Amino acid sequence: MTLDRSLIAGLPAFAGLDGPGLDAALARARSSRFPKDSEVFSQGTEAASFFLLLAGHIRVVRTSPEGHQVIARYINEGELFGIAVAMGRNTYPASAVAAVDCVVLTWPNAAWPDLQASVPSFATNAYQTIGSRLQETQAQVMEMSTQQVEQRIAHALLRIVSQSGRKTEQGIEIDFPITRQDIAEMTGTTLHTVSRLLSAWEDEGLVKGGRQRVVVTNPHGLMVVAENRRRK
Amino acid sequence: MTLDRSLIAGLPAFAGLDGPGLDAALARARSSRFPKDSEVFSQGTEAASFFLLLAGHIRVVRTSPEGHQVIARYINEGELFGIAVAMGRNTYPASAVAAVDCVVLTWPNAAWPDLQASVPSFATNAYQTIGSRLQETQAQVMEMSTQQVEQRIAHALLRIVSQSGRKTEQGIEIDFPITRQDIAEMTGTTLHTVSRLLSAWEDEGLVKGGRQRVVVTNPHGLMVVAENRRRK
DNA sequence: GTCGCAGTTTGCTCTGGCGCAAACAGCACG
DNA sequence: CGTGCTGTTTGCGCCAGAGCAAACTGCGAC
Repeated sequence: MTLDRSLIAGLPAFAGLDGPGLDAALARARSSRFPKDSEVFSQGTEAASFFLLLAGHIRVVRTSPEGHQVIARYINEGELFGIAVAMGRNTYPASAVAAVDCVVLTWPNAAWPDLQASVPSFATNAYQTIGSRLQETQAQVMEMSTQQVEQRIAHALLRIVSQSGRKTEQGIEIDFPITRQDIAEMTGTTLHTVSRLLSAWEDEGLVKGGRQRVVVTNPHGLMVVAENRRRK
Repeated sequence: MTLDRSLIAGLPAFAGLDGPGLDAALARARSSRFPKDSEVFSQGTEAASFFLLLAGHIRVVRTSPEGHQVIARYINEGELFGIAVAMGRNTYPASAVAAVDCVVLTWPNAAWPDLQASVPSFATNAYQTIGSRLQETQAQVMEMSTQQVEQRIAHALLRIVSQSGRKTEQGIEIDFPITRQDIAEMTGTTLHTVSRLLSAWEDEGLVKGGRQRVVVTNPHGLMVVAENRRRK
């Protein structure tokens, strides 16, 4: 199956590439569909490919030996993921699960050196991606060390909404299904605490909840909550 | 001042490089000494250089807008650090402080592309370094989400000791000065809690404390503590 | 030597948020 | 159109660990 160059034109990873260049990059890629809740790759398995998300949302999950799950991040459309090869790793450090039906481009690792050599923006984008994820993860450690659960959850919601928000007449809605449990696993808390806080915020008119749905109705108000720290 | 190639021969970053190659890599580097507690670079400032630690130990610290400090990691001899350039960043996301008197090689960022091109192992090593730091940081997030303070501190001590331990007749000693406060800032707790736990462990014969000193006298026993989780 | 400081220890109190439990409510399925 | 499942809400009790306070101690400076 031949992929159309328009799929990846305009993505930062392929910035500055002309038509033939795009085709060359796509030549070794394979496009596939992942239904909701299916795994794109699994933690600990051998990393044979790297990926780019064309459509949908993907949840990156780490599971501890004891079975605890932590959501490391959500991948948005246009982002590279599973790029273990760029970090010199040969297994995936986490699992990737489709949060909704997804369309994914897959390259074999063998294509990495060629792409890196022939598409300068590609390698740059990949290393920037890794760099900003390191950055974000370290910021998360700081949050967890210094902030109350309330602030952390507010920050997490604002982050998701800013990356994957969809405007509605009610406010900005997270445009993929997300459970209270998911939010708990992103912030290192429990679904009980998340539920309680969302309920309280709903009473205050900051957010509106639903089954696997969160709408931020008052982003500014939520930011106030996020910044209003108690500890000195 | 001309640097001797023996300084960097044998480091993973320069693996497989011959004599003249080593000299070329060193040509653009500058060696300097940083006294204990001096800053090699400062969070938020423009990243103009990258570094390699030749001797000593360096503490990488992030400070939040509210003044909270978190120790992201310690750099050991032979490691690259401050490689913002490799991540496409133009400011340093953290500060680097000499934990003891240090000797550091400094390259201007401009040397990065050349080194990357001429020393294949160098770029590989750098990206692997970043990859494993991302990995470690994510592991830290997991720890903070799922483990008790006791386990986290035990893990942190074991990690430091395995990376920067020095064998003594008493056990394995952390070979740079580290305060209870430092340990607290690595694990997201308070110096009070760290002090209490270390005292308890000292009574059990697992560790031996001192002013800015920690000796692990029974690593295996400490590992048992580290693994012995309470939460399910 | 002794003075002062930075680092450490320890006691006490208080509370955020976790664990447990139970009831409830959408949604998919037959 | 029930029936079951999965996700959500809420109440209650408890405790790990933070905050506060005060005393202690090794070490370096003078």
